Amino acid sequence: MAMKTDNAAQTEKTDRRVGWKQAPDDVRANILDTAQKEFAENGFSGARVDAIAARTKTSKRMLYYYFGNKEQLYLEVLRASYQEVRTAEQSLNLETLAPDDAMRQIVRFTVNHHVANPDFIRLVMIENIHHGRFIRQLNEIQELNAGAIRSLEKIYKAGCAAGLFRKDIKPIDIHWLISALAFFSVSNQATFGWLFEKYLTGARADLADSLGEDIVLRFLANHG
Amino acid sequence: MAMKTDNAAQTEKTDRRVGWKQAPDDVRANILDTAQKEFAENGFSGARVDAIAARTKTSKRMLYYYFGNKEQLYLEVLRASYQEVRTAEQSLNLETLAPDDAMRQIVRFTVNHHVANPDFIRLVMIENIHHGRFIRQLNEIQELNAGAIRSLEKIYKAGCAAGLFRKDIKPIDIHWLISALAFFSVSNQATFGWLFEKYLTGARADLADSLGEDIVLRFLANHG
Amino acid sequence: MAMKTDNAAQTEKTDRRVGWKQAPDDVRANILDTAQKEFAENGFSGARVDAIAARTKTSKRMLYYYFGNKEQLYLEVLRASYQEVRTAEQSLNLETLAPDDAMRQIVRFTVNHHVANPDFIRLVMIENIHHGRFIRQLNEIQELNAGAIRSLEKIYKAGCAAGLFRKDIKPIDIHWLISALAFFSVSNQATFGWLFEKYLTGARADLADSLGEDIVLRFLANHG
Amino acid sequence: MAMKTDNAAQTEKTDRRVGWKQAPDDVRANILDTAQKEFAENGFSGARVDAIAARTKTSKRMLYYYFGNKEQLYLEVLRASYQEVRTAEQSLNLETLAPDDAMRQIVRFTVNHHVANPDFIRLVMIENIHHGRFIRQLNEIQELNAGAIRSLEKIYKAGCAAGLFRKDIKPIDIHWLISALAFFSVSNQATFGWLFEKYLTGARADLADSLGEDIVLRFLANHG
DNA sequence: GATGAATGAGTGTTCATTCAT
DNA sequence: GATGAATGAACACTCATTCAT
Repeated sequence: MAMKTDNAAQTEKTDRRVGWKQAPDDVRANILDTAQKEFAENGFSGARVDAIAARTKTSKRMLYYYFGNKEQLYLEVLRASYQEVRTAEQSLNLETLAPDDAMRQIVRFTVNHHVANPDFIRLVMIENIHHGRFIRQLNEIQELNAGAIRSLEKIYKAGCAAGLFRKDIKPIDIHWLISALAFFSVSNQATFGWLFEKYLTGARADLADSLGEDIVLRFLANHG
Repeated sequence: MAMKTDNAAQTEKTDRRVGWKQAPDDVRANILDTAQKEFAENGFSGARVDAIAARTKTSKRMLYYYFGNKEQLYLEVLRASYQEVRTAEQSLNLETLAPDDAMRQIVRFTVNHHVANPDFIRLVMIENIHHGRFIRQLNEIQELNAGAIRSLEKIYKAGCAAGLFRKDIKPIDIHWLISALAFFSVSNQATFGWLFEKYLTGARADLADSLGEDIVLRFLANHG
Repeated sequence: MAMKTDNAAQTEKTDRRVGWKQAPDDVRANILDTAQKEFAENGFSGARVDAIAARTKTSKRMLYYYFGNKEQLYLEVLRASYQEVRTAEQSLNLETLAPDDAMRQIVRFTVNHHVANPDFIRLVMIENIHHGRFIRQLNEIQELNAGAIRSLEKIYKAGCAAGLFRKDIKPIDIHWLISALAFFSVSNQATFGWLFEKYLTGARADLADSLGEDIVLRFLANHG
Repeated sequence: MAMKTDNAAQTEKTDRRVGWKQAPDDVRANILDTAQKEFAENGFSGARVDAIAARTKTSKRMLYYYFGNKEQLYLEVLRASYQEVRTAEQSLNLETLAPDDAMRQIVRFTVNHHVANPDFIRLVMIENIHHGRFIRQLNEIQELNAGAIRSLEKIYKAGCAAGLFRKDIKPIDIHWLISALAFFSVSNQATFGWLFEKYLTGARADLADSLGEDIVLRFLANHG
């Protein structure tokens, strides 16, 4: 709890954007929340500033007062969305688990998280459609993600030491695989689900869940 | 093979738009080509009809004459893009290969194709952002994709019979995995590449290439 | 029959417009018929040349070939519509009737005709909205209508001579009254019918029918 | 009377557009006024939003800001036009007059009003060309018009009681007759005036004025 | 801080008309 | 005579953004 408060305080500090007024927390959170939905649903160009303002507790004028313009608002939404994922990731307590169980746990968490946060997935898709033009302006995000790799590396090395995992893999590739599986299961649900609906039973995500663990563990397994 | 070629040719002829004037082949192809770039680059709402028209041999007016409106044009672009992938896929001659080599070949082809056709990947992302609202209007695409599954199933069964593959897997899941890996390596290159640039050497896609084969084969492998 | 043929032949002769090709009778009639519906339904600016052409047996090009442009086509439609009314009017054989019966007959005919030809009424409304700008170009229409007044005058004078009608009325005013009643009952049906629907039983036109005769005869009646 | 004034005032306040921003009174009146002219002159499809905006104190953008779209603007014009007529009608003080004089007064007022407000007549014609599609959306107009009938009925009954009027007439028919005469004299002036110009002396409306009273009174007269 | 009013540059779409064959 | 293809000028409508108060 104390830690959480600290994080929040820290966030608040680093969060002050240059040139624009800092909104009171609740107003700001309300705007960001509404904007996230609009941007995630319609993309950057498809999103309407009016639509965001209309669903907000405050007025359109305030939106500009606090965030400057549409692009800055989008940037803040993106930043907040990434921060939320990594923060959640860090709350996982994997250190007491066996390496293979820890790995399974990470896969399960990632899939579950993505499934539970389709708006985040959509924002990442949107970013990629924009060639990452916006995310490149958010330096702290890079550092944030480095933590995920370090954490994974620790588990991987423990698994290698225990003879559970093969030794020729780079941690980034494990992360890449987990990301691909978890991401794709949400990002492409609409097209994949429809194109192959007669082959699919139940929601695609559920399937990908256990499937994902299986795929990752077999990829890592050391067949001495 | 001869039959397949015939089918393809026939499809090309009968597959034309209903309700709108038939454009001469070169004008039509020119418009579709230009439109694909614009839609892939900017999404449906971000794409500008004016921009498409400007880069075309004909005028904006003609664009409406042949395609009716922005949405119909987008639909044709989507249809053509999907058709191109599956048509290319069918040109693979896998029947003379050993099941595991055939499988590797499919992975390699899929990754290469996606890497070579980022606009297609972008269009699929865009479709997913629109919850597949447009693709649902293209029924023939569904059937087109069923062929990919049947082809994969044949190889998988041969691999099982040869004792190479484990027997508890559904062909759709193999397809799902290959799609996820190939797709993600292109779709998320901008964000993943930037977030983890210090961990990555060379283009992400190259890595994913051999990595993809490895992941798929280990997933399928039968460890007696 | 012979007379009708004669009329048709005459029509054909006077009908040749300046500067534009004469269409074969059936094609011309087909175009005019279709155009009348479109113009009557949508007005001059609301009518679509494409819509007319689409519902015609021939193509849009032919429409321009025969009629020159939208305005000329409208003019021909207007001319044909007026001609049809007056032609029908002339087929009435009133000379054997008593003056008051003849007058009733005229009212009845006019109302019935207008009710049966709402498209004509609509075209006249449209003309009035255009301040009669088009009809002013059709000189022969003026002469056509003079006949109606002369015919009415004959009956009126006979009625006066017979002591049935008061003597201080101008024939044009009788014509005006009959026109007003018959016209209004059709032209304003939509608004009047809706504004006073709870006061009206049955179709307005039926009511106006007998009502019309009553109004006109009382207006003319000579109360010794 | 006091109550009526109150109602009118209240109506004015509560009668405003739903769903669209409330325009300051002068801007709103200015737009409606300009729009009325354009719509009356050119019909719904013929009217140009640009033309309206150009003649307004504000911009085209504001027109959309306040009225939403062309159709809504047209509806407001229609509503305002009808309201104006009936409001004027209610200002007539007929209760002190003899029934036949009151009736003459109504005819005279109606004709004069229509002659003085040709734009209103044109809007009603336009409505009828549209089959009353727009007016059907203005429910309060129906109630507004019921008042006219009730007022007429009172006078008619008084006339019957006084032995001046015949007793077999429905008030709606009197209203219909007056409307037909007054309306037609304005609505069809262009066509009627031109077709019969050599029979007409002076403006048609002047003629119809006294003529109208004569027609109505003779229709009502009780020839004991 | 907060609100309604205002704006210019665009955005998809349509229309009557004409041209090449 | 007849057809499909082509066109430019409009047309209704929208959007992110700013101003006056």
